[in-house]
Amino acid sequence: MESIEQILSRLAVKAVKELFGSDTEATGIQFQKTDRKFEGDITLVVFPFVKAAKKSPEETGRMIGGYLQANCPDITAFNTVKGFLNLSVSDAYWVKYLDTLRKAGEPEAKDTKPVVIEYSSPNTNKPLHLGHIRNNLLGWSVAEILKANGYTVKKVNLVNDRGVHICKSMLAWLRWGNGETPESSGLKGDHLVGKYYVIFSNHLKEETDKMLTAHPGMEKDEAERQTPLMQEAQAMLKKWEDGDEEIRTLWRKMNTWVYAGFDATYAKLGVDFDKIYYESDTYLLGKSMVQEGLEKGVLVKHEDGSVWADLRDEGLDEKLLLRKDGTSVYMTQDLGTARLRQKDFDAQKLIYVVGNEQNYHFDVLKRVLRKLGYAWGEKITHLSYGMVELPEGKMKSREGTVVDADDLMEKMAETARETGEEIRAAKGVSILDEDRAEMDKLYFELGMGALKYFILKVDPVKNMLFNPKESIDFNGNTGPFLQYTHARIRSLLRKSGCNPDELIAYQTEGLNISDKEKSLIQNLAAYPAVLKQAGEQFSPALIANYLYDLAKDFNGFYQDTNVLREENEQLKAFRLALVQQTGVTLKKGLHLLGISAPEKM
RNA sequence: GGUUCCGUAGCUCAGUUGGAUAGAGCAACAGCCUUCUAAGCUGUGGGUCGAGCGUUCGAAUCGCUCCGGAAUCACCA
Repeated sequence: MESIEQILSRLAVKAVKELFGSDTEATGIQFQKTDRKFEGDITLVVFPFVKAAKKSPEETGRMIGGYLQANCPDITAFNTVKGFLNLSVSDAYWVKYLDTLRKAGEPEAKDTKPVVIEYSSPNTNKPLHLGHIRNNLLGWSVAEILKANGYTVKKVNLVNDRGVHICKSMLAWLRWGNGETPESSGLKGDHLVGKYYVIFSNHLKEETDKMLTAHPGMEKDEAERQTPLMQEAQAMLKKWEDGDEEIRTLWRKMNTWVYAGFDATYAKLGVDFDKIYYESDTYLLGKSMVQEGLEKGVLVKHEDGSVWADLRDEGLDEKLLLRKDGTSVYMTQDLGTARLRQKDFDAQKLIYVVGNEQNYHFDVLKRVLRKLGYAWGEKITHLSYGMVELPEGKMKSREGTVVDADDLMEKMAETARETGEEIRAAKGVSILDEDRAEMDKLYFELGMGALKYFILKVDPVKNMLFNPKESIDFNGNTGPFLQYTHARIRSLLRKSGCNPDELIAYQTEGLNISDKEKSLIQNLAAYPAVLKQAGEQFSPALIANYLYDLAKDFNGFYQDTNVLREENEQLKAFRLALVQQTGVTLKKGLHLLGISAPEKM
């Protein structure tokens, strides 16, 4: 069934041609949902035709409106305000349209090369924090949105399991750890290793201060580099790269602890991966690429032996690719990983979900790949997102202001429980012992719903603010509001006596429906367009804000319509179908955000 | 200093390829639970869309110039 917009676009082109003798494209006809304040369902903007009509905007609108009404039986009335032609569409159209919406299938799978999306990319020296949460939620959600748009998607993680930062934790553990393990300490593995990273940092600071008092006037960075502790960490990294067995064994042991910790956090967050890359497996490939580049003469070697990409003629600087001691840097590893990934998947697009602090890094990465002659480097898209800030500014591990991912998730579930129990107490509902486990699950899902929605509803490019003291809300424009609306819809369907999962049949003729119902149908119809746009812009925020509008619109409808008590059986069936379709759309959308859609709450 | 991004109500955020009197939530105030879930609904107050200039029938949206904030320009990752 053609949508009313399609029909009217076609007719409007003819109208403009016949009335004013001017040619237009159907795509040039703009429609919008009629503003609540005016009479009508959809609005045609007539300003573009005023010139050709040589009439006032109102008169132009009236003429087009008259033409449309005469030629389209579904237009029952129209009015013009300034250059806006408000059209009323027949009840019959909306009633039928909902029916086609419900029966519409999913977008067809595109038979193309996969889209590879990297997200999370943790370092193995400390546990995940709030910034990682934004990253993980974004990456997972964008992957699901792309899938829903018909793409084949591969989710990958790149673990930064090597580098001087890991050596710092290892060193501190050797020196001050007394053989502590996750089992002996009761700490999650990633937290345990993170603890030693902090211990290292504290000792490093002490030594740096000492160095500075001993050598007044020395640069702080230089002082830090010269501390015995830092020298040792660097030496350890060199040993690691040389394959020293003792170091490698310790490294494997501590990484195993960390992975167990990460897995638990990922499971709680509800994110997963199709493939995990480790930098320890790819940095050598990166080094060999640099070697090739050197042989081809596109990279340069300095006198001290370090290797660089010279990007000065492109308006950038020189970029280090290998240190003078021959060890690799971040960029070197990323070159290798990118190449390996391209080989593994032959992707049509390589998406990297990485914070905007690394915009420059990805700019350089693409340029270096180009320099090295890898055409597929152009497929790389950096999905850059803004920082999560605290009221006092950026999170700083040294100042202990980092919001830990595990702590935050636990706190969310607790707050959900407190809120829920308050509500239940107010309603006088008691919880039976046998419901206890179910309630635990629900409160966890609501806590996560609140957290996920809070983060995903914000446009990814923007920095966002998180205030731990005013913990995330459960009322208003929130995840739990959407979850609540879904639960209420499902409950309503169950109580109506119909199978909530079976398509409710209704007669498509002879029903009178309200403006709220028409508005709701229009909102539901917009879902595919929103989904498409969210896929193009990599923006779960579009889905989130759409769902809120939808749920709010539904609540308005639900509030003043006694669906279950309607006496006209056919009208009741139609309304239930509308309720059902809202529930289906809500659930689909919530899934894209990784938010559960509870049956009851 | 160079480059990139951001600036909308007291606070947190929406605002579609440029369209009507710029919208939500939180916070404040006033109503609505003997009837389908009140984590809800309805209403009130709250705005120089950072500033200015330009393009346009029409600008929060596009362009230019400023102002403010952030990130980055590391032999860290």
